[in-house]
Parts: sequence; structure tokens; C-alpha cells
Amino acid sequence: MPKNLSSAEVDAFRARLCAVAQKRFAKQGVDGVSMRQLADALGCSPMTPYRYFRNKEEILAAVRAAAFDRFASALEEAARKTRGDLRAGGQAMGEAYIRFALGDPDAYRLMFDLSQPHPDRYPELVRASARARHMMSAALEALVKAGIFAGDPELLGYVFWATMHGLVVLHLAGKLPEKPDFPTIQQEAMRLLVAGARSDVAAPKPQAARQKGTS
Amino acid sequence: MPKNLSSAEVDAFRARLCAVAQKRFAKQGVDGVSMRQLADALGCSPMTPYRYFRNKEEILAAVRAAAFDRFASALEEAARKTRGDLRAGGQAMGEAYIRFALGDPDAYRLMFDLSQPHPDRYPELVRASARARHMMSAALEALVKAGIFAGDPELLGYVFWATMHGLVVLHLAGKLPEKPDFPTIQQEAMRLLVAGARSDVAAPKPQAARQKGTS
DNA sequence: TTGACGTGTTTACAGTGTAAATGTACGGTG
DNA sequence: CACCGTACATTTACACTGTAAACACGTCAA
Repeated sequence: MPKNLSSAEVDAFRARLCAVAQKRFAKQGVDGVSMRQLADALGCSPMTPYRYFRNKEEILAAVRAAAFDRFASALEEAARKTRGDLRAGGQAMGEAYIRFALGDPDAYRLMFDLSQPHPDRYPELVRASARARHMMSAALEALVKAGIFAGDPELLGYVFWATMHGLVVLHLAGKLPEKPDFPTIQQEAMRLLVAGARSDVAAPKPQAARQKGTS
Repeated sequence: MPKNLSSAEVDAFRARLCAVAQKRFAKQGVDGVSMRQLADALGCSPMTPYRYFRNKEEILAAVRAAAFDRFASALEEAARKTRGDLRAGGQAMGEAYIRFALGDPDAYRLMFDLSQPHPDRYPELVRASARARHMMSAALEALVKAGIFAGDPELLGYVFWATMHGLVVLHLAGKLPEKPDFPTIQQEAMRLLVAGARSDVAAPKPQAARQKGTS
């Protein structure tokens, strides 16, 4: 055992720890898994992880960053597969979003769980998060540039994102019913948004939306 | 001190406990507040609350049910104020939703936080939750019955709900930017949904949506 | 008066995250 | 070779958690 760990060894241990932490977090929840459990699973003493992570919160941040990266990769793949056909690209992006969220709900929960302490304190996390967000906005931007959608692409991006996210989160929280099943609701949501965003339906004011307020 | 507590006294203690628990939960998070803290604030011993609630989880469920009730009341009030004008009613309902969520973000967080253990184990909670959900669907139902919107009102209700919820949750999680500020995004979301739901724009298939799947 | 019982408190225990002390084995220097 | 500083790992220790169990006390019926 060399005196100074090579950064490769450090990365290897961190990765191994993240892998088992992710499984345990998904299965038992973040609070349901203790450092002692993790250490047992890793075959090391309970304090060893503290050499590679400041504390448990930092482990969680690393796991979440990894999830964001996988998420972004899934979106990138959807974009790559439909390069050329913008309309299909947008559709594929939305479906990839939902597929990831429902296929790995624990990862999605980890990514977007409310009660996140200080997200901006973990640069890796904000980087991975920004990567995913950027992937989502790119598709909308292309659609607007092609004249298929009308309006501010950034604005449209957030609206589409909010709807996808809301659908997934309500579904994961068990707030959506079984009778109109999830794909049906999802299709209806897409239908409304697409219809509302089509350039030949509504001609939104160029950029400056007159403020009306909510109260 | 009477031997047998009257049910009024029991309710009073439960209410007092819920009140301080709600404040503490909002300020420090559910895990950040201990039973010993609550007991101190109440001026009783740490085990006394266990006579009125099975455990900490049941206290959380009670606080969440109370939040759902306040939420439903806020929506009811918005509906009452605009009785007669359906279009304004729908708008007011959406605004009341957002206003509640942003005005009491901690309550909203508590209500919809993912990682809720066993919601169906607490009847009061599902009752209060159903009350809030019903308030939201009622407005959409009226709009469809009046011929202003077209489609299945239940389906529309879930789509509108998902979008509102997604907006709020992303905002509370700090995922929305400052530049297109929140009211702007919110108005854009409403614009898209309303445009998509108008009966004179799209004529959706009556009820049976052909299944296409997401994969 | 004497129990029995409803109510609240005290004690106790297993488990948590992690700071501090302690061990262990290697690399460089005499 | 011996020696020591030091990077790594482990052990110990502490304050804290939720809550089960034992205990104390005050009020009722008999």
C-alpha cells in the first residue's frame, strides 16, 4: 500500500463508495442508511469514508451529481438519435425525460428532492445540474429558430420543463390517479403545450411581457 | 387536573403541539427538530407528546394535514370570490395556488415533499389532500361544462395541476432563473395551457386516447 | 381507606454523525 | 541497516436522536 494515494486510487474509492451509497439511498432513503452501514458494505471502518468525503452530506451531493450526469447523458442520446428532424427531436427529448424519471425514480427523487440544504456549496452538483438543464433548453431553442414554435425559447423551455417535472413529481408522490393513466395525462399535457406554443396559433408579444403580477 | 382528559383538552394539546411543530419544521426542517426540543417549547417532558401522538411521524402527518386544509381553504375562497365569472374564476384559482405556495413555501414543501413514507396510513391526511385536489378540479370542470375549454375536465385538471406544481417546485428548489422572473414564466405557462385547452382551437378526440407509449 | 387507573416524568437503550486519539505501515534520510 | 515523520486506517469517545419501559403521582369508584 503506497504511502500517498494516487488520485486514481482516490477516485476509485470515491466511485465505489458512491455506487453503494446510491443503491442504499434508493432502497432505504438517505436517512435510512448510516455511515456504519456504508462502511460495512465497503469492508472498511466507519471513519474511513471521511478521508474521501467531508461528511455524509458531501456523499449525497456526489451521488446526486452522478445522477444529474446520467440524466443529461440520456437527454443527449435522445437528441443525437433524432438529429435533423426537429419535431421528432422535441418529442424524443420529452419522452427521454419521462423515461429516465420513471425508469430510475430513486435517482430522480434524489436529484429533485426538496429540502436540499446548500446546493451551491457543491460545484460538481451545480455543474451536472446545469448540464442537464442546458440539454433541455437546446431542443426548444432549435424549434423556435426553425419557426415551428414562437416566443422566447428560454421561457418556453422553463414552461415545458415545469410541466414535465410536475407530472413526474406528482406521479412519484402518488398524487396521480390510475384511471386516466400516466401516458394519457402526459400526452394531453404535451398536446396542450405544443398547441399553445405553435407559431401559427398565437402570436406572443416579441419579448417584453407586460407585468400583471399575481396578487 | 382531571383524571380523564376531556376530548377538548386532548384536541387543545394536539393543536398546540402541531402549531409549534409546524413553526419548527418550517424553520429547521423535520429532521432538524427533535422531540426534546418540541417538549421544551411546550414546557413538558420529552415523552409527554407520545400520549397524544403515536410517534414523530404521526405528528408530521398531522401538520401536513393541517397545511392541506389551509391550502384547500385558500382555493375555496378564490372560487367563492369569483362565483359567476368562470374565466376569472379559473384565473383566480391558479393565482391562489401560486400565492399560497409562495406565501407559505414551508407548508407547501411539507405538503408535497417527496419521500413521504406511508401517506395512506393517515386518514386525516388523505382526507385533507383529497379536499385540496377536488377544489382544483372543480374549476376546470365548470369551464368545460360552459364550453370554454374542451376535453376531459379531469385530464385537463391534472395537466394544469402538474404545471402549477412543477413551476412552484422548481422555483422553491432554486432551479428557476431570475431574469425571466417567476410571474413571467407563470403567465407564459398559463398562456400555453389556456391556448391549448380552448375549445375553438383544438378538437381533441372525445375520450379514448390511442395509446402510443413512451418508449 | 384501598386499590385501580389515567397522566406525566424519569430512566434506559440502541443507534446516529463525527471529532479526537490511537494504531499501522510505508518512504525518505542517517 | 535503523530511524523517524507522516499518510492512511482504525478505535475510542461524545453529544444527540427516537422511543420503550419503569416509575411517580393524583384522581376516581368501591
